[in-house]
Amino acid sequence: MPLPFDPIAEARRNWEARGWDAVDAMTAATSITRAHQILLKRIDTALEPFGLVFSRFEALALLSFTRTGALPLARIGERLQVHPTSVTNTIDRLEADGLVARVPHPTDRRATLAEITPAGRSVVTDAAKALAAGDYGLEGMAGTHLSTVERSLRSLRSAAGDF
Amino acid sequence: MPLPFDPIAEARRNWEARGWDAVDAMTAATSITRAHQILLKRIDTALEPFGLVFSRFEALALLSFTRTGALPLARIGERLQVHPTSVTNTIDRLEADGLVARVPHPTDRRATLAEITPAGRSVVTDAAKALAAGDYGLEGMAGTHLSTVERSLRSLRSAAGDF
DNA sequence: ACAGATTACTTGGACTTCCGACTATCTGCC
DNA sequence: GGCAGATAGTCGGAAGTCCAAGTAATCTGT
Repeated sequence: MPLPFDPIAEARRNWEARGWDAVDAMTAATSITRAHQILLKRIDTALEPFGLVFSRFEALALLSFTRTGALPLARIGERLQVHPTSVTNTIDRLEADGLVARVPHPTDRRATLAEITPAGRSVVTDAAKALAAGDYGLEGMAGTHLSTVERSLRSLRSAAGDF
Repeated sequence: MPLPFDPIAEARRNWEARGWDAVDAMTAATSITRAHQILLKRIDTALEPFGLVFSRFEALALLSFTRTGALPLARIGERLQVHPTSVTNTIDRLEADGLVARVPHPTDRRATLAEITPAGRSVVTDAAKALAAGDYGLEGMAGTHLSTVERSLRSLRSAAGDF
């Protein structure tokens, strides 16, 4: 099943042989893409017993951290960096499973709050334990590399205007 | 538009305050997820004038590197680490645009080769230049960080059985 | 006070990816 | 030979993400 060589290192050799530019960036971009793919599959597998996927878990965790357990959908989108449509979809699924409830905003009639339910709090706690047990999909990565990756990617996120 | 704080650093604080485990892994996993999202959007934007997305560009580039310009679909899936169904879809689109052609395998009647056309070679060369001009979506990331990220993620890919 | 711009959310459609299932073909072993 | 099991590719379906557009409500400037 595993290849007898690193496909990204092989791609790099081909890129260099062709004289294409930005080889370091290509290699890094491809690595991030593949790492994300590995991560997402592992995380979703770990969350599957809870009927969650990563995006739904993130939303649930975010709500569990708030003082009141509720947040306008737009605020959720900002914090999780996803499109408003995706928030609607995410909350739809969580609501159907009884993990959050839609509540009208007390003062702004345009807005809708998503409020975590007791069942939601219970599930998110258990799911967080399951994820931690598998190191959030990063099993097999040396501990020192974790903070290195985070630090290196922070400049990218900052430059992209995240914060 | 940008948040007044780093949402991932904020998530880390919340995680720690709750006493949840594997905070470093959570932070790294979230960073990789977000970095991938930024990257993919930038790359697809750069490729849009060519009618490509990243997965189709990767397939085209891979074919352009081979001796004969052709490869069985299964081989493409292995190298690009994607599901056979995705390869079918990718090649469908490239074929519809005249950038590759499906050719029967000379000795194995089960297999189909995807062969890059002259138009495909022309497009992939121009597209590679466009991607390089934007550092493959990694503009804004310090140069020294590129190789650091690649190195750190290699252990993850290796442990995941990629090679 | 009120028209125009902005913001919040939802709906419908396009796209990509994966999984399961299916057909066709090849390979290994008795 | 010939049959069991592996391999190659495709199809249908489910899921997720985004964009464009639409409705409703709020904010802003004169």
